[in-house]
Amino acid sequence: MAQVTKDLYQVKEKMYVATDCIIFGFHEGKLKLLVFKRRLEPLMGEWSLIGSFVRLDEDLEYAGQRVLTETTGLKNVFMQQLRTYGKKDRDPGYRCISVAQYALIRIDEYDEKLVEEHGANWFEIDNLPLLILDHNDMVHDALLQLKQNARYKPIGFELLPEKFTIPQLQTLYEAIYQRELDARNFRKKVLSLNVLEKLDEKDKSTSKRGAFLYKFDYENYQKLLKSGYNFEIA
Amino acid sequence: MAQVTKDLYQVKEKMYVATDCIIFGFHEGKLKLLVFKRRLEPLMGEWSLIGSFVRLDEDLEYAGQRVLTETTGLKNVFMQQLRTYGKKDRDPGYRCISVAQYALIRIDEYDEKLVEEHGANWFEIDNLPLLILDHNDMVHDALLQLKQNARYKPIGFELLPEKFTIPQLQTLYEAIYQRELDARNFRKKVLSLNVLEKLDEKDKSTSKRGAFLYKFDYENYQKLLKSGYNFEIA
DNA sequence: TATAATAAATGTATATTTTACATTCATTCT
DNA sequence: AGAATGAATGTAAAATATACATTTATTATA
Repeated sequence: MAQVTKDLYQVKEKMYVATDCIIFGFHEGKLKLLVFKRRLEPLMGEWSLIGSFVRLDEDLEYAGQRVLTETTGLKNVFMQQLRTYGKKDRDPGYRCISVAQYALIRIDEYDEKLVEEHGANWFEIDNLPLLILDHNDMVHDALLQLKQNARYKPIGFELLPEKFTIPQLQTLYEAIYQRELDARNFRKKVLSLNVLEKLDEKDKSTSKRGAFLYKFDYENYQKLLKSGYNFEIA
Repeated sequence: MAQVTKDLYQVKEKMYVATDCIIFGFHEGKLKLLVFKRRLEPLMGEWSLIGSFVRLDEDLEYAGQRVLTETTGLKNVFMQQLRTYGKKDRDPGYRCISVAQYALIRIDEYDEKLVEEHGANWFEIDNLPLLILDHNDMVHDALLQLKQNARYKPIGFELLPEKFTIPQLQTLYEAIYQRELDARNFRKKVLSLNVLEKLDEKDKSTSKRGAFLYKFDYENYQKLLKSGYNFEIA
């Protein structure tokens, strides 16, 4: 007991800085989150976001990318800072603030073995387990921000394979907004932005007729932005 | 020289956590920023945002409020986290991350003497001096976020006195968006939201006829949110 | 080889929202 | 009494968003 008190006293002498990653993926029409089973004490065995202390010799952003590469094998992943969580009692042992960053990954590209080794699991976004500390808050806030950002920035495409069909894109937006969209209006809108390049290929995995594949046209998107026009989907 | 090297080495052993405040005000039709002349080495005499290290025994949010109270005398100020700046070289002496928070204050309410004592000055937002470190970036990012947030949340009112006229509100939005708005359309839109309470008083400081004063109706705003309707100005 | 089955692709009319724009009003000052 | 000033107001046109049903390309199977 005296030991514990002393330890607590010691750690609260110092401010720790961590980063936690909210990793979103999209699979089979569902928005999913990559969650990890903790391998360390304290709270070993509990579900948690993946994170790390920020090292003295790395940028904050880099710390997020490092964590992501270590756990999924992916590099240069789309990642954006959410916000910093700094309640003084958010972590019972340490005085630790955490900079939450959310990542969007193409679920077909990650290294499955590596992820498995880290004791990770994909959960559907509306069926998450209880996570440690304030991690459920982080996910909640990240989802809110994803909804807001997806509307005005083409970040949805980060969750799809490079080539995708319009029905796929629609399903993704339906998953993000959590409401149904009209297929005709959606197609009209998204094509009117002129940022999709139609390919000469079809994806026949979901219908006999097959659906044309498209890819996102970054150049046209830049032009769109420069022209002052605003990107807005659904 | 050896001394300096040793000091640097020492400080880079440790991660510091600071918070910096981007303090906006609105006066005479202009959006302004409160900027401070640094009283401490290093960089003494340079213009800077006001900030502080985050203490071990205070919430991050509290640190921002504390800084604000210390420098302006204001309590319970509207304040919102912007983001955390964490490049490893952002501060040449320390390894220090800074959580930027922006504040909106009613420029008629702050404690002028206290502000003066702190060597502070109001600058027009499009005529800022060079600030230390990455503080100009912070201001730039804060302004962008203010623009975005003002559109969908009634935060503009935090910059006005409790009672204000519609032309005043319009001028504020024009300052934030940095473009002119049509008086008739603006009035129509803002009144249609049903979140302004018209008072039986006029402000005659800017015209012979006088303009009716209004105040923001938080209750109706809450109702508006609950009804799923979305607040959007201009 | 004709037919059934399936999801993809498409157009139009209506409602809603946004925009552009000019005059009258209430009050004060001379 | 009249001039001056910013506040207050309405309407028509344009642009955007919404609601909604049929045809098409292809595969599987009868």
